[in-house]
Amino acid sequence: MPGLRRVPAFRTIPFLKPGADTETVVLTDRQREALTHIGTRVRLPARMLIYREDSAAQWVFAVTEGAVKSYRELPSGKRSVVAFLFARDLFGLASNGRYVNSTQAITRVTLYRLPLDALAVLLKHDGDMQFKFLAKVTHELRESQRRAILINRRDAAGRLATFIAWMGERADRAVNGGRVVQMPMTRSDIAGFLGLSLESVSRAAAELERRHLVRFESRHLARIVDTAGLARLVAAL
Amino acid sequence: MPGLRRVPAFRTIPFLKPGADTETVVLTDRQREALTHIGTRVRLPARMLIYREDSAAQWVFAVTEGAVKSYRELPSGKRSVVAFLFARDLFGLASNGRYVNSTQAITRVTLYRLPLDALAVLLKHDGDMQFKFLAKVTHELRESQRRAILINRRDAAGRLATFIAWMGERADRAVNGGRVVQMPMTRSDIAGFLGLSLESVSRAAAELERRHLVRFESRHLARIVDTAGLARLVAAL
DNA sequence: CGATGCATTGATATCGGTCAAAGATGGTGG
DNA sequence: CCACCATCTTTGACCGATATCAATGCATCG
Repeated sequence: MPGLRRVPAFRTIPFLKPGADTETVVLTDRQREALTHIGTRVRLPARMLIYREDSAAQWVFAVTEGAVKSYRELPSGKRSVVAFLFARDLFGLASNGRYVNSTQAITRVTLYRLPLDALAVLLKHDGDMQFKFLAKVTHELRESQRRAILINRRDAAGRLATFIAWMGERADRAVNGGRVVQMPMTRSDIAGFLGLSLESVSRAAAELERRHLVRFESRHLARIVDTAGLARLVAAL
Repeated sequence: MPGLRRVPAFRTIPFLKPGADTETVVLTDRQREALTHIGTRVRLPARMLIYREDSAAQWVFAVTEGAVKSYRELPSGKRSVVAFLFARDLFGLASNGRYVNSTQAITRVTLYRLPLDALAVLLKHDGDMQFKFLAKVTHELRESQRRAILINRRDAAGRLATFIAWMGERADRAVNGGRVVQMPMTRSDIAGFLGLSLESVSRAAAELERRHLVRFESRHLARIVDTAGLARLVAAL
C-alpha cells in the first residue's frame, strides 16, 4: 500500500528545545489508512493562495512538503504572519465555520487535504486519534504562548536570532547538523512574523553577520557560524 | 444534588467579538457529575502561588470565581504575563508532565481542581467530552494568535485600549452593559501582558482619559466613556 | 535585456524604556 | 481610630532603538 506513507505524521513544533520536546505525534497504520480514505493529496505552485480569512472552512490541511505561511491582513494593509508551516504541520484553524487566517504557499507545496466533516466523524469514532489531535493543538498553544513572550521584549537582532535558531531546529538535520538554515520566506514575511519592519529585519541580519554569528549565503539560505554565540544571544532574554 | 452546579461550564474567551463568538462549551449533567467526582473545590487567598513553572503537573484547574494570572519569569527578572484567567476558564497547561507557566491568584479565588490522570481516563472514556476539551483548547489557540497579532504592532495607548475592551467583553454584562470594567490586576501585570513597561501603561491610561475614552474611577475600576471612540481606536490596527 | 519585485542602506523623527522622585493606596498594629 | 509602612502608581527628563521615508542595488523571469 504505497499510498499510506503519504499521510504525514503530525509533528509538533520544536522551538528552542533541541530534541527533548520534539513530541512527534505518530499515528497508527490503521489511523493513517483511515485518513488516506477521506483525504486527498494536493500539489500547489508557489504563491498560491490556499484559502482566505473568513471563507467557509471545509478542510483541514497537513503539509507534506514545502512551506506555507498563515497570516492576517490588517486594516492598515500590513500583514501579520501568524505562523510558518512545514512538513508534518497541520493547519486550517477555524472559528464558527470560517477560517481565522489566510494561508498561502511560499514554495511549491504538497498538502494532504481532509474534509472537516469527515474528519470530525472520524475523531468522534476514534478516541485515541482525537487524543492525538488534542495533544497536537495543546502543543501549538504552548508554542504560540512562548512565541508571544519571546517576540515582545527583544531588540531586533535578538528576535531575528531566535527566529533563525528556530528555523534551524525545524530544518532537516541531515544537512550539516542544522547549521545550514533554509529560509524560503521573504524578509517581509519574517518582518510580519517578528513584528518588525522589513528594514529592521535587514539591519538585524547585517548585524548578525557583523558579529560573525550567521552568514547569509543567499537570500534564502543562512549558515550558522557561531552556534554557541547565537544560542547565547537567543537565551539572553 | 446541590454539588453538581459547582462544576463550571468551560467558557471560551470572547475577544473583541461581542457575543457572536462566545462559543460557550457546555457540559451535560452527566459530564458535570463525572467531573464532580474526580475533582475538588479549593479556595485560595489573593496572591497565593498556585503552581510554579516546571513543577510536576498533577492537576488541571477551572476557575469558579476570582482572577488568576499565568506568567513566566524571564532570565532578566521580568515577568511576562501569558494570560489572565477568570470564571469558567481552564488552566494548567503542561508539557512533558511539567507546568509551562507559573500561576498566581490575583484576587481571592475559588478553583475546581481536577487530577490530571483521572481526567485523562475520563476523556478517553467520554469522546464527546474530549471533543469539548479539544474545542476549548482550539479556541484558546486562536485567541493566543490573535493576541500575538494585536500586541505586536501598536502604540501603547492602542494596546491598552484593546486590553480594556477585552476586559469589558469578559465582564459580567449585568453591570451597566459592560461599560464598567473591573481590572483586578496591577499595572505591572498589565504591562507584563501587553509587553510594555508599567510606566508606559500608566501614561497610556492617562492618554485614554485625556481623550475622554475611558475614566479610571479607581485603580481597579475603569468606566468606558466613549464606546464608539474606544472601538475605533481598537479597530485601528 | 529590460522590468518588476525584493533587499539593502542611509537620514530623520518618534515612541517607549529606563532612571529618578514624589504621590496615592491599603493593610496592619498600636 | 489613626498613624505608619509597604506597595503600587504617577509624573518628569533623557536616551536609544526602531519605524518611516527615500534612494539605490540586486536578482529573477519574461
